[in-house]
Amino acid sequence: MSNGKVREALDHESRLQGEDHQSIRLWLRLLTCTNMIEQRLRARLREEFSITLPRFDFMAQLERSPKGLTMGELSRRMMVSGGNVSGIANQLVSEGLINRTPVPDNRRTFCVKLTPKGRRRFADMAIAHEAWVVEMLGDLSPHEHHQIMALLTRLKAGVTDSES
Amino acid sequence: MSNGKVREALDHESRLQGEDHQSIRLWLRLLTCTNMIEQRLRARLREEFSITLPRFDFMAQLERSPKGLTMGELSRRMMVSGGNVSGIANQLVSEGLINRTPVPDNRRTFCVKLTPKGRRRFADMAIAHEAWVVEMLGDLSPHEHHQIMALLTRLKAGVTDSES
DNA sequence: AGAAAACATTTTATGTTTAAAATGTTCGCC
DNA sequence: GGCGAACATTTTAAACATAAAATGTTTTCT
Repeated sequence: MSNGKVREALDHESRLQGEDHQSIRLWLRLLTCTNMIEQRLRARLREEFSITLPRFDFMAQLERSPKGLTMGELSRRMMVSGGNVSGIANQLVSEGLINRTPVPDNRRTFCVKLTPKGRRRFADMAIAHEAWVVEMLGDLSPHEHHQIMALLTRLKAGVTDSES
Repeated sequence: MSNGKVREALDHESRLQGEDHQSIRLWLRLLTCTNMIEQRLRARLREEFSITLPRFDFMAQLERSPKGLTMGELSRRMMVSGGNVSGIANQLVSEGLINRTPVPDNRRTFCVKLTPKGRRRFADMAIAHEAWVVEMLGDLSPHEHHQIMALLTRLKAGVTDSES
């Protein structure tokens, strides 16, 4: 191997450590934080309520929109594929936690809502869920909360813009 | 329903909006940002290199540890289950990108390494991957990068501490 | 009105991920 | 030396996720 080759390798390294590598590091840190929280929430939901995180998220979306949502809207908000929400919805219907009612003036879509039973069930879980999140994130001061939210807003905007 | 009950509900609401709800909002924002980036990377890796994100991550871990890693260590670093790395490893072995060599003094473990072919393949992908991440996160100034890294470090520490 | 495009959802096939059980290995302790 | 706990990995079964095709509905254009 020539010295030229070695030099090239070193330059590559230093460029990485300079500026670009920062982005990778930030991305990996973001991923680690999210995974840590997600896995802990997943485990607790399973232990305490025998429910999976996707099902909980599905119900949470409905709780936030008491008028109901269409399958497509749920797919967009949960950022998963349409086939996926379809399967999760089937399970929640069979458990009696949600219902699908036809929309009068558009027979392509369904309006999905929590049943009273689903609302009660979700209320219990939401309290515990919120406590877990607060426990994990509560170390940060209100100021830090505000700061990181603002930065994540910037980050999100940048990612959205980079869409070709 | 009594007025007491209504008051209770309202107090619950206002408490939520005060302090605790901030944590939920932060968590959801974190999740959204991570999902956006993750899905875009996943799609691009599939389009350009016909590889899945988990397989890429697996190879990235090995690239960073040229001496090789055990399955358990990979599982911990990737924050996925043991059965998962087992399946991914099988696929990468069958493609000739990694190899599993027995460790002389501990027959329970394997030492997993990239093959020369795997190293070459990964090098190509890593360059593109890094460019995509820089493209998505490059909007943030170096100062913002530094700030958000510091805050995520704090956040991560808080999550780790909240472990009972 | 009728054909074609766009839409909303479900179905299908394939692959990923997890938790838990099963298998085989090492270590500590008597 | 041998028994049992702890360990590292693989296997298994169920849930989750995606892309692509299929189904049925609405809109648009002529």
